[in-house]
Amino acid sequence: MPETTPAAERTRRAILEAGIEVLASNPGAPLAEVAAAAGVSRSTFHRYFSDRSALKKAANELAVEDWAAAVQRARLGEGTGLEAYRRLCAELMDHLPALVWWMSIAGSEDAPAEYQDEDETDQQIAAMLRRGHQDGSIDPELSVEWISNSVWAMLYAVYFIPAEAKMSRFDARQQALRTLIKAAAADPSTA
Amino acid sequence: MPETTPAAERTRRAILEAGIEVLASNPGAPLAEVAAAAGVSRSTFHRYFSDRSALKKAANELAVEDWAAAVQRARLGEGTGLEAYRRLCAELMDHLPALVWWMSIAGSEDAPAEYQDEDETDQQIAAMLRRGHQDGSIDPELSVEWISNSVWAMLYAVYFIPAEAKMSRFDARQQALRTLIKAAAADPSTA
DNA sequence: CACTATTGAGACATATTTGTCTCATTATTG
DNA sequence: CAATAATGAGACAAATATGTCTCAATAGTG
Repeated sequence: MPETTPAAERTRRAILEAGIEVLASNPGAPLAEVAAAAGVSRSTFHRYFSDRSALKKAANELAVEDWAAAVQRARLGEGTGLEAYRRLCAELMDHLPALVWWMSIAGSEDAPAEYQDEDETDQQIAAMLRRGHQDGSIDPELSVEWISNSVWAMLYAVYFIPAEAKMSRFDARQQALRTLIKAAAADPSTA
Repeated sequence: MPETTPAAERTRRAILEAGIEVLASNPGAPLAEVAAAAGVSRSTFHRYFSDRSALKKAANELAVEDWAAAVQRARLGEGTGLEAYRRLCAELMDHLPALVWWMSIAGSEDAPAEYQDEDETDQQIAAMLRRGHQDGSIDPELSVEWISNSVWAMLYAVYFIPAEAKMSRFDARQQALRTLIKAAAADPSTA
């Protein structure tokens, strides 16, 4: 049984998504701007999120959920390292906004301190990449750290494709995926 | 003959660089934060830049200069498309702060409107990539738009390597370069 | 239609940021 | 050392952002 009506839930969601979008590119943006982006009055905004920190907290929770779910679905243990890597990249591309948000606050003081979960997930990914090094599917010249890092960069690139580029989201996703696989593969002709 | 003393020039430079660094990740940051990052009082800050827009303007000018200079030095016309592309990437890696700043304001209202220069430079790069498509050195599956875009993403990735990654700037630069070339190459084994 | 939930407009006090000044102190240089 | 340049501390008013309210209007539902 939901504690809130569907309408309220939709509104909350809209504000949250607008918040992620706006604050990801400008963390200090006035809350009025977030409200406007959500198509809602400042009053309504504060009804759902008492203040800035409440909004950030909710955004973090969403990001953590999306992140964990994507990694889960990628089934990192199956197949070669490269195959698992490909699945992971594909899954991550389906949660761009929350992950770009997550990324944008990564180093800052807004980043949630607790998350031991995150560490654990990072470990799984690192293990998957190392497996790829060992089974010969992933380029030994590229470090585990760098490959992880470049995945985030590509997510960012897809999310912020400049308007001038005139690429569809679909094309961008496609080519980003190809770029990531090809770059990471020991034998790039398989990409 | 300089209009200002060397000391003043150094201070101006320090503030400008601090501004680029701070505002690139938080465009709305209080100017006091920029001043602090530059190791300067708020008074001094305003002595050099009357207001926020003056700082942004100067940052834009620096970015345009760095950008144009880097492209210039890459000698886009020489060699195969891929060779020129490699030179370009290497040059760009040497101007990370200004270019990341440039990137961070790309779509926003802060972006300078005029720059026909930018268009021209973009044309040169596009031409270089097309040449790479024709001479068979660059992967025909990846569009000119996407390759350009992914270069920016890698610059971003190198600039914001998370502290946890424990990679030196040098290693990051190295691996980013390898990643870019490998991804773009028609025959990635040459990377 | 009546009833309730959700919303927007706007007033409001408070807090933060901004840009301008003045004045005393600290480099820098000839 | 003396003269000039550069800075920091802090006061100040104006502008902007924040969070809390109240009240009237507007969905949405039975």
